[in-house]
Amino acid sequence: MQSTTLSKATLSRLPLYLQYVRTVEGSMISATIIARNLGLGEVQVRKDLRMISQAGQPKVGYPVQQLRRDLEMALGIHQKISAVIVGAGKMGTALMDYDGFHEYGLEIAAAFDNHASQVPFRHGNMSIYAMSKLKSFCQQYDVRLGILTVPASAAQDAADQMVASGIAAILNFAPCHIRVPAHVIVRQMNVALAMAHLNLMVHQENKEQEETHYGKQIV
Amino acid sequence: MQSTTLSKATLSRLPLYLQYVRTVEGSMISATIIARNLGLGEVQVRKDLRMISQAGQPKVGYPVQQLRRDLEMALGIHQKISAVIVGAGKMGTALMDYDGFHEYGLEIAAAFDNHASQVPFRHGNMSIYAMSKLKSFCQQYDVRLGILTVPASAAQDAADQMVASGIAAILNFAPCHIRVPAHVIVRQMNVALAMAHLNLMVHQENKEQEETHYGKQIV
DNA sequence: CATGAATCGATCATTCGTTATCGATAGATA
DNA sequence: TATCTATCGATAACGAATGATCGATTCATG
Repeated sequence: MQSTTLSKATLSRLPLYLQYVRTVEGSMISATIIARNLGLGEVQVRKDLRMISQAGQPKVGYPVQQLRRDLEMALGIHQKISAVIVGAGKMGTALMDYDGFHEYGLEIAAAFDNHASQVPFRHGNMSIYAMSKLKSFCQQYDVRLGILTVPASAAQDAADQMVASGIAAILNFAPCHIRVPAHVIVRQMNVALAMAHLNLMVHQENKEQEETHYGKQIV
Repeated sequence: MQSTTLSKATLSRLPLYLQYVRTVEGSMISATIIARNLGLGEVQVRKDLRMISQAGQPKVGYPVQQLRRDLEMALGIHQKISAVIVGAGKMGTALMDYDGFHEYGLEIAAAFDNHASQVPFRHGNMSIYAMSKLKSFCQQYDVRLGILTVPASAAQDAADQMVASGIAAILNFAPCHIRVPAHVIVRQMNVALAMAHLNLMVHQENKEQEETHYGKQIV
């Protein structure tokens, strides 16, 4: 593992690389090809990859397997990461069945909901507990990550309970701002705003002229 | 509306501002307060807001209502935006019920699925059509935005059909890379990778020392 | 009315990120 | 073997984004 800290920009592109590299057939892959497929500059790709892998070779590129391992190592998904889901409504239960988690080393440890009875209920092979159990659960299993999928009206209250339970980072699907203390990170997953952003970009793209053959990917 | 193009960085923060401003009580709000609540620098906030609003006044700040209108105008959500959902599984149907869309001027025009029968089926007040109807629908109603919520194995095929239907931007929930032509924008919504990213940040944050009182928000 | 505090907005400096260029290397080919 | 090409990696130039500083403005207060 490399010791130099990765830049924020590089860090945000690593998931993109990993997601792409996992689809690559064959044993070798070059930065040129990756760049073309992701709509990035090839120098940038090379620089990013250089930060997390020493496996590049002139003329041949990177061994796919090794690059993939290096990316996973850099992203810290070589070991299981545990997270909880708070809010077992439509979105919450949909995420419980999301097929991407296990591929990326992520394990949803449990779900919590205000309307769960005190007795654990199950969804598939996942337990849904009452919110009152959140703190003891997170502390017992040392869970630091949470996905927030309650309605906007309940978001702040739920977030407060997550913070009190020791959650250090929240993926917020509720379409509203939540206030948290400085040591907690919130990543917004406001689908409506993401769409508004895309809509803007579509309008802006029309004024520009692109030369790459494949489409631009955004993290 | 301002004519100068907004920088990419500014653009990505506007949703955050709007989401926050909508929660503000009272008639005036200052950049200082906004910055503190979003974990950003106050100069940066002032600079961003300056780009989209001329309503700032020394000592008092911005009128909340006006700032909100300006943000909505800049984000282009003062008018209805239409989008389609492709994939009416758990995630797709959960998004149909997402409570954030109407607040942000977004209208889900219809949903499409491979397993829908030829006769339209309804979920709530939304129609679910067969994929074969996608192209004619998008062209008839001039829909340019799509949300992709099919399993990873079906993602590329579905994306191809969306592109062929005239979709210009895709919000991709499938945990995989999809290849699109250069004029199409893809925004990844890989929840697992977002969590991995958060996990990394939590580990990195521990090494730093933060001084702001409220937590850092990520778009 | 004079003073002070809070805020805006502009300029400048600095840091961060991207792009261009070039030499080095490994394989392919004549 | 000599040459050619694709690729890597490093350096340097460029551009974008952030942060610091300062004057200007407005309200509050004595």
